[in-house]
Amino acid sequence: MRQSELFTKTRKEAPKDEVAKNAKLLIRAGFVHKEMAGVYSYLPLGLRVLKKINNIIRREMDAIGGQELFLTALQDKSVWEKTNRWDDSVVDNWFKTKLKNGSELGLGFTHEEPLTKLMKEHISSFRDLPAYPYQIQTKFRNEIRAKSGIMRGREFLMKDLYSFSKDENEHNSFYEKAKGAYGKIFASVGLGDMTYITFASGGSFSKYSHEFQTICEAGEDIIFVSEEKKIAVNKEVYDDKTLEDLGLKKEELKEEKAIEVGNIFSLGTRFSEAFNLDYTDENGEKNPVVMGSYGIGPGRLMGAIVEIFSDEKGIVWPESVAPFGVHLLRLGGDSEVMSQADGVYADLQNAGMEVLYDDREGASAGEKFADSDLIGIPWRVVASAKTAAAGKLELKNRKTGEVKMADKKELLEEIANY
RNA sequence: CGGAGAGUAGUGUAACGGCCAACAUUCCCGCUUUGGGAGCGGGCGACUCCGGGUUCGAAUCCCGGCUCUCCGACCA
Repeated sequence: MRQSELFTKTRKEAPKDEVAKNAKLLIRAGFVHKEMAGVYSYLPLGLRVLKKINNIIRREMDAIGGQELFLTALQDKSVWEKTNRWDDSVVDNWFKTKLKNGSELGLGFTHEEPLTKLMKEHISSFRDLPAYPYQIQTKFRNEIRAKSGIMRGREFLMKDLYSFSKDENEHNSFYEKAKGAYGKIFASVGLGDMTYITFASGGSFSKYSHEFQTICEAGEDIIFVSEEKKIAVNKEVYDDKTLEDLGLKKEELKEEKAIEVGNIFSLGTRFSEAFNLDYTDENGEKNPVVMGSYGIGPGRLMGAIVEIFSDEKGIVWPESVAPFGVHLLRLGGDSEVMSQADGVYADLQNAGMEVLYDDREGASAGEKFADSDLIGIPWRVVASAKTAAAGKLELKNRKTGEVKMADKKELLEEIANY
């Protein structure tokens, strides 16, 4: 895409009411717009990143049998009354509204209830199980205090998968698969090295749930990490008994701040029993379906990536989620430079690469460099009088800072082989 | 929900209770310029968050509201 046609602009300064690094950089670079506290819109560059993250998540969910659907945000009060989760004294972060006729509605903060009810229409025999529906959808939570930029909103995107299994065994085996899939997702977006499976409180149906915690100073959680065993314990369950359960010793654990980028829960039969979601087994006996839920916040993940992969000049996107693969900068408008730049733009695109082409007439060289660093595309290619005369182009890696001159062929190889 | 702070052009800042609310940047026009946010000239843009009050006079002081941020509690 030609940058002269991109409607968003970069800014030198972030709004003063933003403190979180992720929001400052994403706003300055034109990825997001803050509508109000805890409510952010995604602009074209931001949406490109979000879509890449979502697609990585989809790939891994589909790989373990997930089937994508899309549930409603508007929620029927009566469904939530079945599990006693409608009342504000039980769930205090509901957004509620009313129909014209006065009926109360809620804006979904999660989807166990409506989905369990929906699945009653599709599950009646052991032959119908297991089932793994998931969605990537907006959730609404009336948080008392929004903070941490896009990492903690009142309206945010969430991938939520729910597992419906015949029994504990089947559930546990899927639960382990989901754990593996989550590991792949976080590795794919570049956070593998600093993300730990973390034991956290399990609610009423299992001793522990598992969170995926990414170590980061901007995190809101405190975890105790065993680097050797690649696991961690959330502070909320950190006590002698837990350590004994997990076979961990205090000495091997290190306290860290972390961002919860995902979590997986065993739900047991709490929801299936509330909705009478059961199936008939091979012997003609009825059994309640065993459930689990598995969440990831793509927006929060994007925020975490920015928190971790950035420097004083801007964002440094991992290639897998970068809005574009290559940022092509044209310095000056001589006909030689113009034809060199236009030529590489076409070549890169023909090679299947996503290219942001800074063809802006008015912007100075310095401005283009500064914008390029801020936006953080992994590869920067410069076409200028210098490169046109040399018959080569300059290639720079945003992460390593490494610069080299290369002709078109070498350029394509270098980028493809990285 | 407890505590603290802040609201002035799109953005970042300034202005003793007293001249036309200033500066930078963004934006527009012209010229010049193209390897690290370039230069010169001209121009647009603010009922100083809202509502009251004190005062000869309020961006400035007082009261109420709204919004934002930070710390804490809570949470994907």
